[in-house]
Amino acid sequence: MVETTRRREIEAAASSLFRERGYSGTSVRDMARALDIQGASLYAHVASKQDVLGSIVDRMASRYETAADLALADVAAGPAERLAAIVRAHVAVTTDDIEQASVFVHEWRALSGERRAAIGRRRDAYEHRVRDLIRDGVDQGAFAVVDPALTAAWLLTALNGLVTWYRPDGRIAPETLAETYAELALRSVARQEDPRR
Amino acid sequence: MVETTRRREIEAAASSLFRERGYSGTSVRDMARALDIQGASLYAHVASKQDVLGSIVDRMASRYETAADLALADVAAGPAERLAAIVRAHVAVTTDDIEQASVFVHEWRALSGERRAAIGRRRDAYEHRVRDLIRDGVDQGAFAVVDPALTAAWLLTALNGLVTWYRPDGRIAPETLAETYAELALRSVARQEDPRR
DNA sequence: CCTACCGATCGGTAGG
DNA sequence: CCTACCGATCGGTAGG
Repeated sequence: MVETTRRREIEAAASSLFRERGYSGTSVRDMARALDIQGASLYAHVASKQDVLGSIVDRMASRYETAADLALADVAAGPAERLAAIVRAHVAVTTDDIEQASVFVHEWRALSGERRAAIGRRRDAYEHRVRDLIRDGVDQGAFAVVDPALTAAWLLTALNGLVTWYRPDGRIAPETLAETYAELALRSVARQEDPRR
Repeated sequence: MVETTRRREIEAAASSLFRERGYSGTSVRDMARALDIQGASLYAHVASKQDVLGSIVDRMASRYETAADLALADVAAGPAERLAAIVRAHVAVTTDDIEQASVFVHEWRALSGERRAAIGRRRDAYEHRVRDLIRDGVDQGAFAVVDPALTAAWLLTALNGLVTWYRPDGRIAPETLAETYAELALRSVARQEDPRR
């Protein structure tokens, strides 16, 4: 399937429905209705319902990966700056398209076979980058954490939790959110003020 | 519907399926098959598929609420102790039945009408308790946060993220997890080591 | 808890 | 992008 404007419109409409009702809870006819066409007409543009989900999830995975690449590209940056940068990047990708981000976070498991497995591996790799970054910070004495893997899980689930509550028309600007979340991430790895606390 | 042993078995089987495939992705016949009975036979025990989901979600909502009540019952405790207590309680409820906890977190939106609205209100109330606790801590000078509402959202989504990765047979004991998550929660509200950081 | 069955809807195809 | 249609499956009911 070639990438056309219409294809993008279909995926945008589908993302909105998948977010609201889930992939399984959305029928092909629901998707078509949102575009004012017949259910069968959708197949002039997409190979299958899975195909639509796969495109959305694949693209979002790439966006998160590319954003992380750019955030970590500054080799001179220290662990704290790097962690803050990847958090800001993650928040930016999420707020930039909250519906597709939501589908990526919640519906990737609805993919089947090799496609699902491949996304699972990419998600694991992303988590490992965060984990390794935390370990680096600990090794360099910049961070102090109880458990790098647990801290990474805490951090990434908090970040992905954005899709459950963020609204583009809400009171918080994306930039403010990115800064606050970067701050919260740094706190989770910070050396402690006072061991007596 | 009376609460019978069989009913609980049905809900346990359903929770496992709902977690794996989602509520919409699970058919009544899938549920029956897991119990080695016919699809239609399920209706001797439950009124509807929604009824099964509703029972699971309602019970888990009550468990989280009751656990929070107990955690916050000690009126002499300070903000930090209270926050740590509610986090430990939340982790304990989650790890105690990870499948039903997962259904509560991810599938409550599949409920319809008043039932969904009621759960939405209970979830909001729970989040408000955490938010108010953070505000209290700030007012008393025990905490320093950028934004209580954002910090509460960060914290609760990290807690609920447990259902996406926690495995009872994994390397982390529930008690260790509760302690580590309580520590991470405290870090998110802690006064900072050094403003120059 | 079973068999037999219901109308509705599902994802998808044929052929324009 | 349409009409017409496919077999399969959906949640649920009747009547034992």
